Amino acid sequence: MPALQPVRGTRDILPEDMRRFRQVVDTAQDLCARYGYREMATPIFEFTEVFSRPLGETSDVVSKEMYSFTDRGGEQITLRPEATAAVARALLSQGLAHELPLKFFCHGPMFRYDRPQKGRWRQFHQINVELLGVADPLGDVEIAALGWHILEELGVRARTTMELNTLGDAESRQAYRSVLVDYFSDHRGKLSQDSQARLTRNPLRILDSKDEGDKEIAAGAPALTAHLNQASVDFFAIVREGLDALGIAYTLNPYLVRGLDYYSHTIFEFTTEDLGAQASVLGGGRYDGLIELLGGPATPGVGWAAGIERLSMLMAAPPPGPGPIAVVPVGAQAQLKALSVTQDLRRAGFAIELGFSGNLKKRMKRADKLGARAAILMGEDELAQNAATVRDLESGQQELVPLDALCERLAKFR
RNA sequence: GUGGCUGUAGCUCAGUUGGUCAGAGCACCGGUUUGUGGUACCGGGGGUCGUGGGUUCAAACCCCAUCAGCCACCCCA
Repeated sequence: MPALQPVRGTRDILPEDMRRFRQVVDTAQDLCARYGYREMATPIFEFTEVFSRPLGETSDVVSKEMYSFTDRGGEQITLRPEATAAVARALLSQGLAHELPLKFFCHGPMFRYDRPQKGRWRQFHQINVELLGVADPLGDVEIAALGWHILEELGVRARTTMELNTLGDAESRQAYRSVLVDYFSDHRGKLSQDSQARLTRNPLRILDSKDEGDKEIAAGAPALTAHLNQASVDFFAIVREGLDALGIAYTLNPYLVRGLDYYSHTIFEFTTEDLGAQASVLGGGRYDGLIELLGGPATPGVGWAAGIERLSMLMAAPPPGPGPIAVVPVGAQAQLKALSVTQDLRRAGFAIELGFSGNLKKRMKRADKLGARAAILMGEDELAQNAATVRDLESGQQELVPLDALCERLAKFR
């Protein structure tokens, strides 16, 4: 252990940050429920195959970003770099392929051995939604609408742009891929180093290159739209009609490509300019071939993932909840009584702070720092009358309240 | 994995060409007020100047390495 510091690319989430984090998850969960997406969870590690097969051996994630290790039993294990493949595996493991369609929501940590940067960590957190067993393009529309809705509810939608594209079905994608490889191979010498590597790994990515030279060459590349078969064209038309009908604005980006092999048809990404190089906030699409790649029956699927940290960075912190009520015993004799009063009030639903030590002054300071709205003072005088002094910390007014009337009198501070 | 910038108290930062340079504000703790918080005043604790080497009579300040952060590439959430 080099020092008392978190492992590179990981971080602690302290209560102040956790409020945003919580807000993202709670909002997503609430809206997902409205759309019929039920929460589930998969383990955070799987057999390496679960990811390497569907994502593609040549994908960046599999070839260089996975946290993999051999466990004590000799199994090849990988900390999940994404959720979709794991959810698909769960579908097969649990025999759920007979209960389609299914709608799932899940959230949790993901792991990728990337170089850390603003908005990019080695352990990060995502919310995910998956719609399984629906081949209809209206499924794509619902999935996108859910993402849009969540961003809207979090107050960040206006800071994003929805980019949309289609890769066509497997047949169209294969055809286009070979045309593209032919075209770029003719210009191989003029391509950037990165793009020359992409030529074999993921030629579609060259279209999305930021290199100026690549951009020029890409501009002359054959367009995907010309190589879509009729079924793919029709499919995409319905997706767009659906989005239009819902008033969901998007920008068609023919160069939008996703890094994972399993995508087909609709792909989309909500991007922002406010997170530096990490533009993508929420991204996904259709993955009709994924389940088959894992050895299951041909099963259509659509879904997306969104980065909780990235969303957190874009949104305003939710307002803090109401402060607690502080119980303040005065003198040793009042300790036990204060303890039991505290417990009674907590059982009655109040948020109560009872300090562990300190004199009256220290306890009052502490109560103030915690944002307490009221203090309940209990000393000899109060004990003698079986009562407590309730002080409103905002107005400074206080009054003697019999213990059995405490709950009633505190109602306004709840 | 590649390139660039940065690294001084919990936080935000000062620190002049290497020679009382280890500081400020905020935060924290205590006191003024031994049954009463927020304000004010007074006082206090806390840093082997990221780490390890080197140069020098002398290094927070120069050199090298390493770790970490940031920015970009790459990739994606």
